[in-house]
Amino acid sequence: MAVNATAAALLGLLRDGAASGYELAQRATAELGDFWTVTRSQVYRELTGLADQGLVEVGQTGARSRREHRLTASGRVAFREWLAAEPGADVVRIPLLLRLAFADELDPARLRELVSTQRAAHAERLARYRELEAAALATGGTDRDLVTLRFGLRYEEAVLRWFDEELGPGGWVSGRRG
Amino acid sequence: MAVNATAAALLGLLRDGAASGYELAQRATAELGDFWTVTRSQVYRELTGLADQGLVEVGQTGARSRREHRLTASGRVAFREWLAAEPGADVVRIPLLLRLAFADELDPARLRELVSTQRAAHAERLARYRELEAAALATGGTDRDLVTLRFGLRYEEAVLRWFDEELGPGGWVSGRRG
DNA sequence: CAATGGACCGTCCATCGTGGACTGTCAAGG
DNA sequence: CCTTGACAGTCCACGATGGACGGTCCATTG
Repeated sequence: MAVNATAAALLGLLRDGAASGYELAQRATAELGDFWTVTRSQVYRELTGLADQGLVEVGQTGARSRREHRLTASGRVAFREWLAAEPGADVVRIPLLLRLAFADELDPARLRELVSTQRAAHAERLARYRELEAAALATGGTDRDLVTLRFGLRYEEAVLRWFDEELGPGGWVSGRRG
Repeated sequence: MAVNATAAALLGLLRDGAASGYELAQRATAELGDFWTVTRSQVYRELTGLADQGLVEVGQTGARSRREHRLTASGRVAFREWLAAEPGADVVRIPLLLRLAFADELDPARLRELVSTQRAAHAERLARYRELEAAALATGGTDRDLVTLRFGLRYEEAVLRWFDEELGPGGWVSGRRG
């Protein structure tokens, strides 16, 4: 019973208790959000497949068409199988870099604008992560709980450093050098 | 004439001269590869759309079914428009983090294995980037040419630091804590 | 009390992205 | 001459994204 990463993630989330598709989409956003996005459409499609394979059990339709999904025994097995499988490669797509690669044809003022907007977005994210880290530490979070968050922290720190070194004052975006 | 990022990238690549779809796919891999992947299927699909909109001109079919694509005047305009538009958000998908988020159900030995394999892959990438940087500097590359490469460098450096701080000896993957 | 806005729940669709299988053509070298 | 491999394009299945849409239930507030 091989499942793809997104389906496996749903199985993983279902360990915390049965849930509707809607609820699973929310859990996914809350718990995986920044390093593994899952859309609502995605959730329902995968859930259908998982049900077909008997990896989740679907309950009766309740109020507001709610259908509760429960992890089955074979679902748990499939989840563990996936967990031990080799993870795929990272996917990183940076629209700003694409523009920078072609920036020779872009008005310098507009370029500076784009850069500063993007930088601000990253700064905001970093601030958010720092708050989350502080909150987690305050409530006794372990390193184990913080690994993924720390990845985000390191990432945003690195990106900001890159902005300042390459695109900041003295960098080619603000003039002077070639 | 609004175009998506991938189509725009093709227009950008076509500034370097007319090309077949095959050739464009190669240019894309060589010049954008690591921060904006474009597959062959993608290239042909987008090229069809661009031709329909008159943004590229398709020449006669030559040897080996080769069809040369040329950037048109309106194609150039569309490219500039896209260039000045607001870039979308970064997409970052890290399969390893997904596993770490669920790692409580994974055999610790297997976990260490996964982590070390992934770390090695990143180390290799970093080494490659460093070589590219040295080569670029040696042949008189400007900061402008290096911006995107430097992004990759900062990224890989940060990721490796993260590996060593969070998952290395003393981190929860190798035992002791958490 | 009524109504109304907002959370909840699911469906559908268009478009984009990825990778592999497949067919065929031409050129170069053994 | 003939085989290998780069060149060139097609097709398909699947995964991912985001928006539009339809409906239901509940709490607040007018």
